[in-house]
Amino acid sequence: MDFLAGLNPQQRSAVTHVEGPLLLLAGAGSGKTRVITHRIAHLVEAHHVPGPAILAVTFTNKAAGEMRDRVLKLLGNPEYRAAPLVSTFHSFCVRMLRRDGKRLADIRPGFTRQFNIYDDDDQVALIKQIFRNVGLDEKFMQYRAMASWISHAKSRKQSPQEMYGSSKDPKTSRLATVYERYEDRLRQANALDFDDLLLEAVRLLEHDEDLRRQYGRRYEFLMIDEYQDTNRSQYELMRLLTGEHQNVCVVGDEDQSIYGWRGADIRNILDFERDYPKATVIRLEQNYRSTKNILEAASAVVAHNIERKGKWLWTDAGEGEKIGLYEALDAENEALFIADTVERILSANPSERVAVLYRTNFQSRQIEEALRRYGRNYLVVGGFSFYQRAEIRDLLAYLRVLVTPHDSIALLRIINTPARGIGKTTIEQMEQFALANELSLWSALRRILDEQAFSARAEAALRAFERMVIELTDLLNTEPLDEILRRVMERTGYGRMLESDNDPESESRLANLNELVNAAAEAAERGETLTDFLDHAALVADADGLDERAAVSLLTMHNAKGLEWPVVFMAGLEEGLFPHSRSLDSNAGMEEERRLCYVGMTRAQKRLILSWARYRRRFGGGQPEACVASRFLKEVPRERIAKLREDAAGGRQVDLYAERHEVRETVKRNLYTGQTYNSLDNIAQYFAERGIAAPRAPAPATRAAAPAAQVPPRPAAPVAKRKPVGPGSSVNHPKYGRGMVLRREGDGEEAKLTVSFPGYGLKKLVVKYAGIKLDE
DNA sequence: TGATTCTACGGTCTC
DNA sequence: CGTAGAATCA
Repeated sequence: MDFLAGLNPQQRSAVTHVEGPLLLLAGAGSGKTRVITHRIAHLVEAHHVPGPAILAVTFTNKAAGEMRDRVLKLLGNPEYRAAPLVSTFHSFCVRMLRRDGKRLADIRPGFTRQFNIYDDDDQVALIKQIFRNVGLDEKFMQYRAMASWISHAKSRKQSPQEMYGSSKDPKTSRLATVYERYEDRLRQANALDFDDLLLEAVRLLEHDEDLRRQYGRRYEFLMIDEYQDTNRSQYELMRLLTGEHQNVCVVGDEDQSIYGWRGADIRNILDFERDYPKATVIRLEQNYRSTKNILEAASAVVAHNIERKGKWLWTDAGEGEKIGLYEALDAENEALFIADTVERILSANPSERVAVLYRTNFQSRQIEEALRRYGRNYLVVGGFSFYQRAEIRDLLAYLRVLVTPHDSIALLRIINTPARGIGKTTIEQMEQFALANELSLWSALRRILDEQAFSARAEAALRAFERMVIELTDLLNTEPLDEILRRVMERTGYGRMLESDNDPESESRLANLNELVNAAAEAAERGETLTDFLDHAALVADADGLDERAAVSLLTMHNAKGLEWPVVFMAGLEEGLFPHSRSLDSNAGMEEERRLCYVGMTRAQKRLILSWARYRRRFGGGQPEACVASRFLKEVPRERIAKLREDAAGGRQVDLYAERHEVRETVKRNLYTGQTYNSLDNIAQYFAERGIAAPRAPAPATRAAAPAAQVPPRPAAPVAKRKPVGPGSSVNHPKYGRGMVLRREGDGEEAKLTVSFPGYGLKKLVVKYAGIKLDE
């Protein structure tokens, strides 16, 4: 196969570059994924580099999966053993630490390769606990703020001790105290947080010279995507891996650096040529994605930045439509305008794909409400996802406790869920004891039991708990993954707890857990171990939930990075919202917002519609506040803009109350907040380790109700209305009993339902034949 | 101890 | 408006 066909000269020279450092400055839509994948294929086919000697690193699992698919396809689907490794930084580090991390114990006492991963919810739980212990609360500092403070300290490699040394005020030394305890607790639980995954991988390679050489030889060629968003440890990792050969190709665009707040260091890309003096630099400046109007508008905005290398993308494409601009009366009107326009676009062309982008997640709510008003299904990316749900986290916490009972955060989570008589006082007693004797909660529990220092009632409860954990631990070596989960649900009483109460929500929780069991079974079939499964659950990202087949996707601009749609809306272009108020006082912050704007705009292929609202309320009940149009709007050349009708959506104030009520109710019943579209596929995606080729559905069945050309009249009452059977409905089946509908394909009698029946798992049923009844 | 109600408070982006 | 934690009651 000719991997050079159809490439422009710059792309071609990037693909054919073999040895030595290469910096690829690839503008938005310039075909960089194509270049990376073709370069990998070219190395393998033309230069006979063994596949596994190539390591490509991306930012999200999703991007990695996609790239892997494309590479494998180019290579004619080689065996797994012969395939290049495509991974995220985090997964790569986890893999290294699990396989070859033994010697990290030299420099991190207590470390074993069975470590746990603490995600940010675990971090917050831990910080909360520490605050409690040292008598602080959220008034001192918000938990998340504390977490990011610690993260920054870590990325600067400042130890708590150094913090003490340099602290001048009592606040800083308190921060240092929390930081110190935080680190102690992680070590005690043999846990690593997201920062540690990278930091410890770096430390391991620095410490273990043999391993460093081994890795340097194993991966002869390294590629890094989205290089502008790498942080310090990722940079160091790159240096360590390429110490032997310098065969590194980084691809990035300084104009798309949007993760400064997360520690991304834009200097990594700006200084690449200094770090690798022999670097070849290639610029990809031809855009193949957008119309001229879109490209010029986006370029004009980002040209207002000072901190950039400077480039100007060009395109062969025609002018295309002008950028639409809509000035809404208020946020509800804006949402209605978007929904209305989406409806027009989709009724003209049902196979069109549309994205609505916004700065902050909370903006999605109103847009969801408006879309539902039109019966239009949509996919929300981000927000509250499957693996963040309480029941999922609970069950995963049980598994973590079985792996390491010293994981105190996990233990604390499940010790009294379901309620088993271990109350606040008992737990406090254990915490105090653990603190005083520097023990994990689990060790403390056992010690106190030995010393018979609990009240009789508490003691009985704790003994039963202890026995249960030990019993379940035995399963780890004998049972397959899904069976372990089932047994945990049964033995802990978690399943019974959900079955016995009549809360409609419990039913969907149960369905979620069944789903988790299914995911575990699939993982087991792929030969994954329990740790693999837990790793995966910890490392999935919101963006991984995206499904391109959705007709309408709602997501933040951050999550939209690397993606494209024919039609893109950008909502809420107001000073203080976008650019966000937190970035108004610093130049660097403002430039990052502007880059984000550039990223958002360049997602659009054919049509870009910007909107803002003159009034928006900050809290649900408060008064609407007057807004000023975003400065970014003024930075778009006037002649590229077409103002859209002022009176869209009837120009009248519309009360979305009824819809809002209904959305809330559905959301409560539904499995995945907002994700009314193909939620099942999402879960499969969350847990699929490798990018299995999802079957390409033809036209997405995203329509829930007949399209309305006009704003439909407001429903009289939000309740007591006959709803079509769809996700969230509960149905009755003659054989399987009651079950929850997860997905519907098709309409009426022909509709095919995917239903989760407690005890039977998932069934696909056709309404007409199955004889199921809708449950009220 | 556990379930329920009340109240105060507050909102970037995320591997 | 939604949530977390406090306060209250069974």
